[in-house]
Amino acid sequence: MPEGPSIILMKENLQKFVGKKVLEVSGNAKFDKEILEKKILREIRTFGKQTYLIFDETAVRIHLLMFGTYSIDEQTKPDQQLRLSLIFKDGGIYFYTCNVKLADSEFLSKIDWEADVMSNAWNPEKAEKKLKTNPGMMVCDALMNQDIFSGVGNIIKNEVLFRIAVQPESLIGNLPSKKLKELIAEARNYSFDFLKWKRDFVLKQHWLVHTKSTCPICGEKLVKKQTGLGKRRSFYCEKDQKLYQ
DNA sequence: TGCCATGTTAAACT
DNA sequence: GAGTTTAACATGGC
Repeated sequence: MPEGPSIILMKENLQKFVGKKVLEVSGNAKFDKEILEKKILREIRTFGKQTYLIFDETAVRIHLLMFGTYSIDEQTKPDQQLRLSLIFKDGGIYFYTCNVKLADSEFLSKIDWEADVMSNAWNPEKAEKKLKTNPGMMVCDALMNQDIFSGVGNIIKNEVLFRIAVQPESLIGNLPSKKLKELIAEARNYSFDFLKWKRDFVLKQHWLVHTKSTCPICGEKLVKKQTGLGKRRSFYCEKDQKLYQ
């Protein structure tokens, strides 16, 4: 579920509750849930993999982490797994196994919305500046860095690096300027392809390297390796993706 | 059955 | 204290 584009889809699905009053709150989330009762859901905002349900004096921050899910109008999992539910007059929202907490307006004001690859506010020049201050960072870590490419996850990382023919362990500082710009452009481009394919339930069939075993260009066996500080799996072709080291 | 994974944070180390 | 590593969370698919 939870890379940036999937969160955009979640926001779309929850949109029908905006402007509606919360009648009932439950779930095992550890905060005072009563304060949400009778409040009107004013807006839903996303930042990368995070979702904010904005109310008048407070906001709820939802992060699905690795396994989080949600359902609309019907509770589809047992109470034990229900982290938070908001019941409205005509239905409700149910979040399961995710991270939920309250966020105040000060917290929201500190978010760098221009770092969100899915946002209209996305600022590629700013991303370039951030990258240039980290020349020793591996490209695989850079793409996964939520302060630079908020919303990018491991799948997007692998597919972007294949598209721009760069080996995941390449160092940011060693990429030619043109490649660095491609990296930034494709992080956003691929995220929107991801969104389109996910919407049509055809995402997986468009994966070129992620979880794959052979290179779609040359047919050689792909390398599967834990890379970078995050030690997340990378799938790449040694022939078709250049290592800038 | 056991392992692993679209993620992040906090604790426990050095 | 800084920097690094490990553990924890928790579920579904293979």
